[in-house]
Order: sequence, then structure tokens, then C-alpha cells
Amino acid sequence: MDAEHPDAAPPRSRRSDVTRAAILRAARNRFAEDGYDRATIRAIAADARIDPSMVMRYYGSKEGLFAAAAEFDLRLPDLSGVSPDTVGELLVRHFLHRWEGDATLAALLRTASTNPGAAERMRGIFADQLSTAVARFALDPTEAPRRAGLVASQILGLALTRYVLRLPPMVDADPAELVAWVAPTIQRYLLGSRD
Amino acid sequence: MDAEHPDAAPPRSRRSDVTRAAILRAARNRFAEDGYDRATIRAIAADARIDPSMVMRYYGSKEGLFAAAAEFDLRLPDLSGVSPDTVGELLVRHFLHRWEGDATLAALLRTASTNPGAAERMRGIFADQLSTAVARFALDPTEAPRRAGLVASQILGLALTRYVLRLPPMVDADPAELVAWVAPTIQRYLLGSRD
DNA sequence: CTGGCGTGTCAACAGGTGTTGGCATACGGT
DNA sequence: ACCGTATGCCAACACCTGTTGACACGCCAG
Repeated sequence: MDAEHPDAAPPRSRRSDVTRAAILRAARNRFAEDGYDRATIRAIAADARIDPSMVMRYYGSKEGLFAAAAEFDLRLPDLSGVSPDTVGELLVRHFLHRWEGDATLAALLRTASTNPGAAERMRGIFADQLSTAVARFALDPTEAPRRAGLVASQILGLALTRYVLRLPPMVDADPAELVAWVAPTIQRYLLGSRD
Repeated sequence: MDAEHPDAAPPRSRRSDVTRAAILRAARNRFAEDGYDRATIRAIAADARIDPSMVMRYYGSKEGLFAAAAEFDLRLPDLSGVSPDTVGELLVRHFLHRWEGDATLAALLRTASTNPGAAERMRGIFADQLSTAVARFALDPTEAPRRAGLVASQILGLALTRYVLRLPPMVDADPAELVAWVAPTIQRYLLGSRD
């Protein structure tokens, strides 16, 4: 298909890198704002001030563009040295800070509601990154997935109500207050018993 | 616009009621499965074994159809007589049962991620129905909205991970186990202090 | 039986979508 | 200075969308 492979190849910088970056930035914003279906390639291209056909040339298709734009790393810190008393607070604080400064996860969340591929990626992120991080705390390793699932339910519920649905009480609350309320929940899901 | 008002008027049954119901049922399923954008009127009409134009005649537009299909009552029980020790369990059990048997809320959730109107309705549902129910438990009435918001974050996070994203650990867990884990969280958001 | 109206189908429209190929241009190595 | 090639724009495609209007059938009152 291509004269040279777009992925594996050269660290040598291309002249079009700024354009590629502009497309990616515009795509992330549009996907975050409108979700996969409503975000049109034409609108993304307009935001990036280039022609829609460029998007196709550089990313192959809309799916390909989304795949590139939805690359996401939770950047979970290494929890192995963290005190079991503060791990909940640490995690909630981390997540709030993480997606307050990066629209990618909001985009993923919006899109994953309707797009099977995005949902699959979301499952992957939370299964791989979160589950493995959680596994270091679970006494019984077989319990790790369930605990990670519960943590995900509260963390994603927080993101959903605050950044997607924008329920006023959750939008107005300042991060410190949210941490104070939610941290104990995470703490219990990670380390506690069932009641 | 109309010769007679479609809402206020007659309890007299029309011959097309079965068709209307079939459309509504198909719409709820499609909206729940695909979200607002991907759910096409043509597909809904095909499910209902009817011509797309009928949908327009009976519901005016796609927005109108969604508005009719997304009518939703949480059916929260009266909490005023419930013991403060079991209200969390009662609520989680109620919610699981409520949307396990009705795809409407999943449809709303999927759609609210991208459709502003649906998000607004979602805000309305949780602001009105949940907040007022919660207000009966809050000692300080000014705290009710925040507590309701926190409850919504966990309840909707549960619905999101289990019914929309379908995270395996949350799908596989049986309801009783979920109740055992999540009920204490709700309990604390409703009645507890911040830590 | 005979109209009128509710119910339903068919075909088409206008607009927007992802996607494609061809053409201009300006860069960068030789 | 030259020429290949990367970069960009333009116009068009085939398709799908919500929506509309004209036409056919069958029920029910008179």
C-alpha cells in the first residue's frame, strides 16, 4: 500500500508533522465535545485549517483518526510503595488531575457510549492499566479484577457526571471536596471487605 | 397546527395504537443499543415492520420520537419510612432491578453522552427525582444536592460500566454481590460525614 | 352502497457524510 | 538550477440521512 511503512519507520521528522499534530489536536477536541458520530471529518479539518482530504491521507479513515486520537495512558503512578491508608486519595486526586488537563479521556468516554471500537479500547485501558495496578494491592489475586471493576465504576461515574453529563452539583464541587468524599470509597473497593 | 391536541385530548383508543406502541418499543431498543445518532429512523421503522414515514406522522421528527421514547420515571420508593441503616441497600437493589427490566435508561445514558437534549433530561431526572428523594435524609438541606450528585456518580457509574461499556468484571458479577459492595458507598454519601 | 377518513406504502428530495483522484505548488537533495 | 516528491487544495463520487408529498387500501358512519 505505502512506499514506506508509516508506523515502524523513521524518527526523522517530516515537514508535515505540525499539520499532523494540528489534526490530532482538533480531532481530540471535536471527539471530546461531540462524540464519534457528530464529530465530522470536515469540521475537524476546518478546525485544523486544512482540507478534509489531508485527514484521509495521514490517518487513512475516520476510524484510523479516532484510533490515533484516542491513544491514552492513564499514567497511573507506581502504587507499590504507597501507604495503604492514602492510596484512595492518591488515585482520586490523580484521576481528577489527569483528565482535567487532557480531553482525550472525555472523548473516549463520550465515544465509547456508542462506538463498539471505543468501548473495546475503554475496556482494554481499564482492564490492563487499572487492573494491573490494583493487583498489587489485592491480597487474593483472583479478587483483583472485581475490585478494579468497582473502582472503575466510581471513577468513571465521577467523570461521567462531572465532565460529560455535567450535573451541576458535581461540576460546582471543587476537587478537594470530591477527593474527600470519593477517596474512602476507592479505598474500600481496593482494600476493604464487602461491608 | 393540529386539529386536536395530541396530548391533552381523548382517552378514546385509536386503531393505530398498536403501531404507535411497536414504534416506541423498537425506538427504545435501537436508542439503547446504538445511541441517538446511529439509531436511524429507517432501522427503527424496519424493526417495527412499518414504513419510515409513519414514524414522522406519529412523532413529528426524530427528536420528537426520542422525547417520547425517553420518558422515564426512576420510580424511587418513598424513603421517608425506611430505616437509615438499609436505605443504601434498598436503593442499589432498586436501581439494578429498575433498569435490568427497562432499556430506556440505558438508551438515555448512551444518548446523553452526545445529545445535549438527552443530557438535559438526564440532569432533570437526577436533579428532580433523586434530589428530592435524597432531601428527606439530609440533615442539612443545603447538602442534599451534593449528596444526590455523589449518589448519582456511583449509580450511573455502575450502570455505565455494567450496561454500556460492559466491563467484564461488572457484567459477570451477580446483583447480590454488587449490592453488597456498592450499598455502603451510597449509605455513606447519603448519611455519612466526609470521611 | 357510498363517501370520508384513518392507516399504510412508495418514491423522491435536499442536504450532509466519508472517501477518492487529479492537479497545483513549494520544498530539499543533488 | 534542476527535478522528484511531499504537501496541500479542489471537485466529485456514492451513499445514507431525515423528511415530505402523492397515492392505495380498508374501516365505519350515513
